[in-house]
Amino acid sequence: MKILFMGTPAFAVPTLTALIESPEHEVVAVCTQPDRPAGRGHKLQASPVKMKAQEHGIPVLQPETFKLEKSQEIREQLKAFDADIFVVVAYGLLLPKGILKIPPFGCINAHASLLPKYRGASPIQAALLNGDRKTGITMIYMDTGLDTGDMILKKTLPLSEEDCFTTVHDKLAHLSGEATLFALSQLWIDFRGRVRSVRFPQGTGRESYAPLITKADGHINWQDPMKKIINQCRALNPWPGCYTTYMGMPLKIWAVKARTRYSKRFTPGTIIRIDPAIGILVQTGNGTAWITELQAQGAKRMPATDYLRGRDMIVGEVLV
RNA sequence: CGCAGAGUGGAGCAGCUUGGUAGCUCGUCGGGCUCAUAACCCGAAGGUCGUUGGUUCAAAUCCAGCCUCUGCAA
Repeated sequence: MKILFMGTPAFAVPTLTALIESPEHEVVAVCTQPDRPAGRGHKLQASPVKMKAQEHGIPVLQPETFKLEKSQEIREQLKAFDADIFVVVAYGLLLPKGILKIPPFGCINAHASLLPKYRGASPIQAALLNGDRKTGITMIYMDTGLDTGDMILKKTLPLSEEDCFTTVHDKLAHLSGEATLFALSQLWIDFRGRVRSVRFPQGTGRESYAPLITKADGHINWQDPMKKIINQCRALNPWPGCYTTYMGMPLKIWAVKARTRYSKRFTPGTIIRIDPAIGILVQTGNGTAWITELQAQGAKRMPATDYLRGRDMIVGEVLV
């Protein structure tokens, strides 16, 4: 099939790659978000999807918006590629009806959750923040809502305690490629020339939304239960990262490990013990936890054992 | 031209203000103590102090450029 791919971040790249490498499909064009000033120095940065597309000499479109009055030209361009179907993965823009109607096979989307759970921008983080035991990829037909379209298939991924955003992101990104290829193989055209496929409505009443993660979500509230803090660190690694303040200096906390013994003798956030072989023991809302990986301002992230070799941490100080 | 911090043996840091012997905690290797040990004691190896140039009798330290990393902001 002739495919027009829409996607932006690294998450979408494995799916794009899978489509490019698949002998049954041809990626005729790629649509991605415009280059934006990012990083130190505000240098303009191309999206990972754009770079991948350019590697393979695929034409790239970068519309700023799909609003009707401003996108006439883009719509014509999209039509001109004469794609059978649009495949959308983490694109970052909602597609209006006029766009959705362009390809004869419609638009399908790989979403990184088991819909209707966690519609929206941060499904992977949401699953980890909530301590879910599983998540996955759902392929849907797109409609004008936010991840509300009929489902084609789901692929489930079990989550372990070891999983953090990075590992889940990578696994789901890969799974998304598989799911997309599988969904494409499920499409057929009936004798009347209409596109057919399995499709299940998501239903109502069980949906939930995963709002965009912001920097503020990384602030650790030490009064929270230990479990919640651990999940927070798993979910927000590497972005935006969890942070706290030690002696007025910002400190990023990258990994926290539960300590089995339960105690409640100190103010939440208090540094209870320093163990050069393990890390920094901190009081949380319900029990204590070891900080095992952290990062000081201007420094690299490092294991707590390394951090403690060259720096002092004062027992009794309170992290806020 | 966004703002700011950092680059010193394998790891994490100090030393730089006030130029003049390379320091600390740990790791590694060897030896010792011990029923034993990640504990303790003794000893050893290992560094062009990011890079280039400048100032100076003398630069890790002062000055300028460049490279790399990082925090904030986006």
